[in-house]
Amino acid sequence: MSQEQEPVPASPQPAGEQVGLPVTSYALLGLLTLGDGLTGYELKQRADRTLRFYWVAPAMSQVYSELNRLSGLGLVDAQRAGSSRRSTRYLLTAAGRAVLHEWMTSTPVEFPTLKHPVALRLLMGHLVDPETTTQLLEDYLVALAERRAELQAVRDTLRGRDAPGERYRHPSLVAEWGLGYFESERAIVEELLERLDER
Amino acid sequence: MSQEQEPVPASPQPAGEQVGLPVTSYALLGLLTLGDGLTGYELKQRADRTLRFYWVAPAMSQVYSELNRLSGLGLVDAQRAGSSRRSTRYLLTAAGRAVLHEWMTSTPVEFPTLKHPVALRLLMGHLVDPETTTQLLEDYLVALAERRAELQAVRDTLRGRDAPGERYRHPSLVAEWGLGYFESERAIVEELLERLDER
DNA sequence: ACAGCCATGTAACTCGTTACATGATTAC
DNA sequence: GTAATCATGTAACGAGTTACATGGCTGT
Repeated sequence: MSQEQEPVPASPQPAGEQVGLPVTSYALLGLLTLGDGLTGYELKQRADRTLRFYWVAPAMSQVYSELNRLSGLGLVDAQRAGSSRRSTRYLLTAAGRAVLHEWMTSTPVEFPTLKHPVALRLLMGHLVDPETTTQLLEDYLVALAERRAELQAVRDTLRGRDAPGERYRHPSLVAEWGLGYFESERAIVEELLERLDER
Repeated sequence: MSQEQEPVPASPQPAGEQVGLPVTSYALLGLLTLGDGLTGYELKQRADRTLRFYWVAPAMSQVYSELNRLSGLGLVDAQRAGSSRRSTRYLLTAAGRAVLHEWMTSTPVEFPTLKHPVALRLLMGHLVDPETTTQLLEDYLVALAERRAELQAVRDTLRGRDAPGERYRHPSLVAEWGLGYFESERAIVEELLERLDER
């Protein structure tokens, strides 16, 4: 694997800074700081459990190609166990830690991006009958409750390890942020349903 | 322009249904139902004003290529004014309206996707000092207030044309959804800031 | 022995972006 | 006349997806 045939337009990466990775790369590096020595497969599972609620759930194939890139840049260390191809564990290197810290402290933060198909369809509510729109929002409430339960389960597994200073403090705060968001969506949609009724 | 060299793997599009366009195409079609006969340029402006808050702000080049595709599919009609290349106005065709209606009523709705760089960074709060995290959230509050003001301005221009049954009823409801979302974010982040303080 | 999960990857493709190029019209 | 805005596109690329291929390990 790892065909390093990339042209590499210049810059022999003097100190491993100022690269400008896609944010998902930093997200994976971040997951490694919370549980180092994971396989690509495990990393994907963690991403599915937590990252997906406020970032993305990358495809397996993307996790692996991302890890290859990070490994090529020396930001993670691929520990290949045994002789066969089986089970590669990835460890954050000092350089990886430095790049992540640099990113956290010195790069501007983007504003969140929302892709909200439900809101998009509500926008075009004039094209369909009121029942369709009502159904749309009610279905959304159901999906919302499901997601909320999933996130609540994640949050619950963090209990006891989320006091200030403990390992899962921040993940726990983020999970609560997510729960607050779901709750807010529920409230807003219910109010919208009421307002669509009064006519 | 319009090099129709696409292989078209089969299916001579018997009745113009079951195509499966990217959602952004439907979003543009939807904008055309709210203001027909717009140019690509104007469409982009409308998208920047409204769509960006809960979907995307497509690049100009994407608007044009999307319009070319829709035009090729017969879903919009390109009315080229004058002789020169100047000013092409796009009108929704009956087929376009049908496809949009079909999409609204018969395709499953995706769950919203959030890309939240602020939450992502908070997740890794253990890597930086508390002041950095606090600053992160305070900067976010500022950005949030700006966006909120922008959306409020949009919502205000809809006043008087947003009663039940009127043209901008649904856009107005969506704008209020967005305002509610911003308000919820503000409240959650302020609470997070308090909790980060108590230590 | 077989199913199901663990584990890793390649190939092809699509959406969407940035950078670039061009020119017409309007306002000062 | 010249700057800003209106208007339309092309080219190159990058992130991320789906489909596909492969094989080892574990439990029954």
